[in-house]
Amino acid sequence: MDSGYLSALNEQQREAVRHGETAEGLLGHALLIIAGAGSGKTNTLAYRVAHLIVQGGDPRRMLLLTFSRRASVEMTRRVEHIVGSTSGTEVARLSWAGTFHAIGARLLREYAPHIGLDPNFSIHDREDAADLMNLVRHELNLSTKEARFPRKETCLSIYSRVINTEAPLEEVLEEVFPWCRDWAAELRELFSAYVEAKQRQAILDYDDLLLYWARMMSVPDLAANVAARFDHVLVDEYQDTNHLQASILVALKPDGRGLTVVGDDAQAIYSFRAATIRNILDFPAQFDAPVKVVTLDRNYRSTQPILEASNAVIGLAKERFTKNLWTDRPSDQRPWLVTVNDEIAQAKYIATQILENREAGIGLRSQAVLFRASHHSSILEVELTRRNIPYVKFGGLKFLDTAHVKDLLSLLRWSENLKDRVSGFRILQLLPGIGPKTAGTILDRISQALSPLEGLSSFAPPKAAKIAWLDFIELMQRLRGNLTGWPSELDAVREWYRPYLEQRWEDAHIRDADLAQLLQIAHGFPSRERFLTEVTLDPPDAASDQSGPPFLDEDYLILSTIHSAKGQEWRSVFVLNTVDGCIPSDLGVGSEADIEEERRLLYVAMTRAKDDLHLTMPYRFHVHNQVGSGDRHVTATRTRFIPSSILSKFEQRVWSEERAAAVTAPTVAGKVDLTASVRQMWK
DNA sequence: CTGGATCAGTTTTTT
DNA sequence: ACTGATCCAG
Repeated sequence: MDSGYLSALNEQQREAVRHGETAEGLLGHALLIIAGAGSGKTNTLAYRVAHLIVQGGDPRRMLLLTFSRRASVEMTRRVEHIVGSTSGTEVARLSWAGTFHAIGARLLREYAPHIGLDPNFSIHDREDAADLMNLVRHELNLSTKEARFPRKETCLSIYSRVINTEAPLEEVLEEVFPWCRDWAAELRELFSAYVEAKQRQAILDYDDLLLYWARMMSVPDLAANVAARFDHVLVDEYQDTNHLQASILVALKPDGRGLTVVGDDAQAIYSFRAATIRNILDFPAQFDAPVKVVTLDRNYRSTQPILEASNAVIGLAKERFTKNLWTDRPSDQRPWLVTVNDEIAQAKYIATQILENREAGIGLRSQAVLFRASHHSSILEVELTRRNIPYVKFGGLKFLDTAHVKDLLSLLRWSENLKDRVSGFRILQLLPGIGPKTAGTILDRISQALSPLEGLSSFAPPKAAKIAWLDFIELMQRLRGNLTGWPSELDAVREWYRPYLEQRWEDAHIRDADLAQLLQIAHGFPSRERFLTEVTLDPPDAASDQSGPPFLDEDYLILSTIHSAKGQEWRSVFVLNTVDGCIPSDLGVGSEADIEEERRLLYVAMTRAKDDLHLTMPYRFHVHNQVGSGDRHVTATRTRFIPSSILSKFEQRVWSEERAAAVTAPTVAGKVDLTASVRQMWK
């Protein structure tokens, strides 16, 4: 057999790729790859999959679980490239690559008839789920208690954590939501009603996609059936999986044969989503047979000084697999640690540096600005706009969370599943003269009617709704009966919605452009159901995903939350607000574990940089929430994750605008915050 | 009952 | 500043 193409890999990578190839049928014992930042993890995993295929494995029988859709697309692309350039022969495609949630949705639709689910179930995103939680809460009269009951998002978070950690409610309350511990009994009642509501309405939320999958795997016949479909199961970003996901894996591969997991405990940053670092730390002890552990510690990404500083930061962590990343990329430039006066100066510093970099031949797309929380970039965004520096922002506010986009999706979803009360509730209340009460009455009729559509269309609307009602019913009949067909029906939907859009918002045309973009994305899917499923499980980032818009061909800077920057790299990286209160976030300093996670977050941010790294620290922060345009400030200090003991790893610098020449800043006594009003121009 | 208006409380990261 | 809850006039 020709394995010459593996010479592109280093020794450890090759060991990981070839693990098990001597065993019969290529199935080795469970494999754990501890892959440090920038150690060629994605490539190694892609090569492993490709190698399995080249050795005769069937790609249709390989399950590749990734953290995001973006990662799965990238992985699939690389595997096909490697296989194509190696074997030359035509090979079947990898058909089971995706996130845990997406794969779960697909399996559940397929097995629905065997497990008591409606195969046409709708999937609720976080916000829809919270809305349903709210409806149920009102029905139980939990909203009118004397003492304040937890808000709907909090209720959902608690519920979600119980599901994903597989821990008892009381324990979750005690450890994560101590201020809600007195509500245990009511919450239990609420969750019970929430589950029943979801089942009546044929709805699954994100957690259900994992929960029902896991439950299915605990029924021997079904488990055997599902497990027999996959020879190999490979999991990326294993440090960010939760307990429920781990139990699905064990059910798929009980003895570990054919199972590969890859991850880096130093980069675990999703514990708020119930991910647990214990999954990766305890993986070797999970199986009777010995688990093969391969460590990739050679970093191909960053220069030596960047790596040294990053190692110093993570070196202060309390617990981790010890590994020392090394590189042979020397440089005499240590990472910059820059003190600036305030956030405005920070924005100016970064914009200036970015333009200088561009002059020096580093394109905008090779540069990124990273931050802890989405809103940290707002002042910078104003400055970038002012200087005509194009950028694309990842993370934070989603396209799908805007009201008009949700309206349209709700309409499509409701026409797909009339039992879905959250969607119906939202749509019905758009009609003039129909408020919560009437909407509720209509939804009740629908759920009791023999034919749901008949129940809807035979309703006698209140006077004020009369004209709008006829149009609406006609549209619903068209959608339900597939009279127009996908995707042409989208035009009818958009036309129907336009008057509501124009009536409700001044900036209707801007929002209409959003809808046009949404519908363009929708056109790419084969059916309404597939579109709704995919868009819920993998929401498009602001304008990033679609290749359509021409401006994406141009050069643009990347702004991203640190979470969304996972797995990526840039030649030049700027990290905003490396001060206590931002990293660590002052909301995330509850427990020692929280602080450790914030430390890893800084580590992840720093290790994204290849050549050039700047950490900026504004000294003063403008205080928001003050009356008028006040001038109150708080002062901030360097993040606790860079104590003086490791300061020598950085190049310190104080930067001020005056030194940045050219600009002659006018001296005015007062101070006004114009950023909000500038932002408002584009809302 | 609806829909506008006023008031109070809250603010990370995401499949 | 933004959302959600509550109040009140038609």
